[in-house]
Amino acid sequence: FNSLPLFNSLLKGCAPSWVILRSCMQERYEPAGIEAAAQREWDRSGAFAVREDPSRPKYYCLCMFPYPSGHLHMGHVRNYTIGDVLTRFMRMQGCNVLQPMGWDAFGLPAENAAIENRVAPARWTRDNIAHMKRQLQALGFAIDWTRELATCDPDYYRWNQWLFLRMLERGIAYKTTGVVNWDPVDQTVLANEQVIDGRGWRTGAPIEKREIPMYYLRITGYAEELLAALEGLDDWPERVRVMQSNWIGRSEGVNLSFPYEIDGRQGELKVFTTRADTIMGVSFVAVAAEHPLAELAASRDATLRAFVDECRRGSVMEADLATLEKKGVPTGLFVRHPLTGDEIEVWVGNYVLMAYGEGAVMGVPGHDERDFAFAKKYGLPILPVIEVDGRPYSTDAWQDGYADEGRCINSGAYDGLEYDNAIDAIAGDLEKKGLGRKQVVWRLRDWGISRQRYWGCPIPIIHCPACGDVPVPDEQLPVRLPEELVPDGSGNPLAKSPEFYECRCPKCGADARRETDTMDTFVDSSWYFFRFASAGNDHAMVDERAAYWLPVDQYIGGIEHAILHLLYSRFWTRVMRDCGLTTISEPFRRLLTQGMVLNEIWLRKPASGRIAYYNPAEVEAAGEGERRSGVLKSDGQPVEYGGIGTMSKSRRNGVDPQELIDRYGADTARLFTMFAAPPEHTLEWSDEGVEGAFRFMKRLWKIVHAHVQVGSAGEFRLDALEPAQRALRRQLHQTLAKVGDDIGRRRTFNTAIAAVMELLNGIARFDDRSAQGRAVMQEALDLVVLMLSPFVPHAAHALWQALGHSTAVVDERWPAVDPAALAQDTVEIVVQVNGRLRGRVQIAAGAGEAAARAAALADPGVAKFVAGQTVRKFVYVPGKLVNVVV
RNA sequence: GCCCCGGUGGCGGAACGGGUAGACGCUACGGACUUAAAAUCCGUUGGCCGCAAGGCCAUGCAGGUUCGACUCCUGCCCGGGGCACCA
Repeated sequence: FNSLPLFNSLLKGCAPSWVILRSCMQERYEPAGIEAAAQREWDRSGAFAVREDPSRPKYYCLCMFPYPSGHLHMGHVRNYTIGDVLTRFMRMQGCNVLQPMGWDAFGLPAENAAIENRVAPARWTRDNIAHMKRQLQALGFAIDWTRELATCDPDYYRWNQWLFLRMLERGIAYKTTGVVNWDPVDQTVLANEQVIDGRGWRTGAPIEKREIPMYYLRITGYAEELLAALEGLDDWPERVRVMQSNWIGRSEGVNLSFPYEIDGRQGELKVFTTRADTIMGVSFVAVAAEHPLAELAASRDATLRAFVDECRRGSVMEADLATLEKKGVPTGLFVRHPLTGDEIEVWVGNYVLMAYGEGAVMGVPGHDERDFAFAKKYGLPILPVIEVDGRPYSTDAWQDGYADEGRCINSGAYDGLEYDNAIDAIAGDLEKKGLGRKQVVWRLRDWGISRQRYWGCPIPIIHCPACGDVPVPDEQLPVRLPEELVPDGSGNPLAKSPEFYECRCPKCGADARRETDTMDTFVDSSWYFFRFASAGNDHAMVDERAAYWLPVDQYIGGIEHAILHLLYSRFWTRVMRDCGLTTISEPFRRLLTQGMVLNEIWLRKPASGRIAYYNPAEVEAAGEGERRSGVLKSDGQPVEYGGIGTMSKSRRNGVDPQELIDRYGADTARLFTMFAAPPEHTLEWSDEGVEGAFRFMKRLWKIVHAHVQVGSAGEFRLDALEPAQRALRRQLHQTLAKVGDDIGRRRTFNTAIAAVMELLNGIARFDDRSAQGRAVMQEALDLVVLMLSPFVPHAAHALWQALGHSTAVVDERWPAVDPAALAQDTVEIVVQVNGRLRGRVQIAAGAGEAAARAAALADPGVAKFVAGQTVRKFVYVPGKLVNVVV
């Protein structure tokens, strides 16, 4: 060993053994020291701070930024490790890679924490950010922290306000009324999450619906484009495109009117239908409880009044409405069929949505399952008007196929017409009468962004008694959110804070009231990826740096964001485009939707008040499936099993990655997370298996240590390799090709790691101390360290140096596959008889069918099954398999 | 309820364009080393039949297409995500 460090350490009073360990590669794998040293090195060299550089291909790798809940959970670790592996891999491919990080810092949990702990949301949020940032740094992610942002910073949210004002100018933002959940006890608006079984989560009071003024963004104006552009998103998962497409929900149909005369006043009841071909089968129309006709009828009928009021209670959630028992009450009002003039009764139906279409539907019991059930329940006529392939129809019970397209019957002039022709004819006749025409409608609704909450971005509007709603002038932006308020659960603190809402009208100077609603937090997350590329600009929302980095080349985040966040971001980007802020339309070129990390849910439901959740680590559990049960460790009392669900703060079923890092180090945590499942799969958490990843790290360390102990290795001579040496090199380069493909194309990190594990098993068996053998070994270990460096960068950093390299592994290029190493003389092919595996034979690489056939039939295991039978067919898949059909 | 996805050994998963089902890892069991334990190393590990050679069954369930199906088609069951104010 080196005697100088020994001397120095003796001077400082350290034990000599310490010196021996430090003066060469440590024998033991001790991640804590290794990881701290690598991170110090990256910090010192500023390895991950990047600048625009037109000379290199750029690569913008982005993970969905976290909500600063307080602690990292395994979903974060999974998400950011995927991003980091790709960041480091693309860097090794020679790209200029940007991987930024920020905080989705506004939102409800901060207000809940404030209510619980009497601490201001700003303080709580910033403390959480500081803590989570340390946790992220401990995981060694290659993040450019110089671009960090938090959406609660006025420097950020002022641009929400600025663009909102541009949208107002362009008519994209507008004001109208919207329905919210109202807690009558707390006198406050509740989020859907805060409504449990129709009651307020804190008060237990039955929730009412309330209509209040709100600001909306006209996303429907972009519906056509948002739908059409899905076609071009080739590198998005198919399922996400399908979900978005269904969400936007274009349907072509007919808008038609049922004329009426009520109390001597003429009117038209409008409905939309995609099945105008069934119009002769209409036996009732149903309207939503909020529909003007329902209101009119309720004003003179107590039963109806009670029913309409009942419909107006309960939650506003579509899932609740859709699972409701379908109920209806007749209004006693009649409208006229637009073609026949027959009288048709108007019903109020609790299943009709005011927000979709016209808030009214025509009831065709013969060909709509829901209408059928409704007609059966209330004794309304069921008229079959479509015949499919001559199939019989019975009104006794609904049958599959009744809703299929077919040929009109019992439809007068339309009899015999097929679906398309029938609709054309009917729409034509309706148009002649001025009672309808073909129309495209969208399921997509405009985006309501007003929230009656404190911890969000203020909407920059001033309400003046004289001038009305006046936009805050640009030079007065940002409208700053006061940061010291502490909500108490009743109403919005901003609305109780005169310091905030008292102001002067920018137009006339009179006393006025500032808008106290804040924006939906989805606004904040709809454009943050632009801001990372324009960090620090005080004068503009985005600048020319964004033009260099955008669009995001790879976006990674949870599948739970497949619709809302991704759709809002696509919309917002187009608005920015139309305002001249960018030239791109699609913000995310390639999307990876990471599966959720699930864990068990344990809870107690008290007789009243909110449900209490318990972390699985606090529960002693037993049994499987239906019989799963548990008791709380702290009090020994039973807790209810709530099944498997996403790890979430509200359900308290997260796993703390810190424990993992403290015990095994960041590299093991990263390696295990990537190895446990393919990134798109949901992952049911289990502590088992982490140990295996750690074992692999120790094994790798030990093998490199044993190799470098012997001294440096030379170069091998390709033409003088022994068969075992050639075999190892073949496996090495096959693995290299596979790992590059698995990471770069397939994004299957689990199989990449499995391949390296298999290779390391081969390396461990390779016991060759010759100069040639050691040279092959050196190549193998060099490549293994390079291949693993995106996954376990800290250990790779140390091992690369131990293998004798003076460069930092983080600056190395991804190695090239040596084609010479892959060459093979013979290949093994599988022989099937009648599709069943009966043997394997070696044949020359590139052999023809005749040679394969001869070899296959000569195999004794095969011959046994062919003997005495006629070969009817022979299938040959070159290089892979033959199938003898007898 | 509607839209989307998934279901393979005791467990996580592999099989990439229809071509060897179970790679890799975990668990369990057996063995080596040790006074002992831990760690490490070696071996076995889908089910059934068989002394063995080997054979049969098997990818949620029921069918279908094909020389050949985890993979494609039809119907069903179960689990997960989303449903517009959790993020």
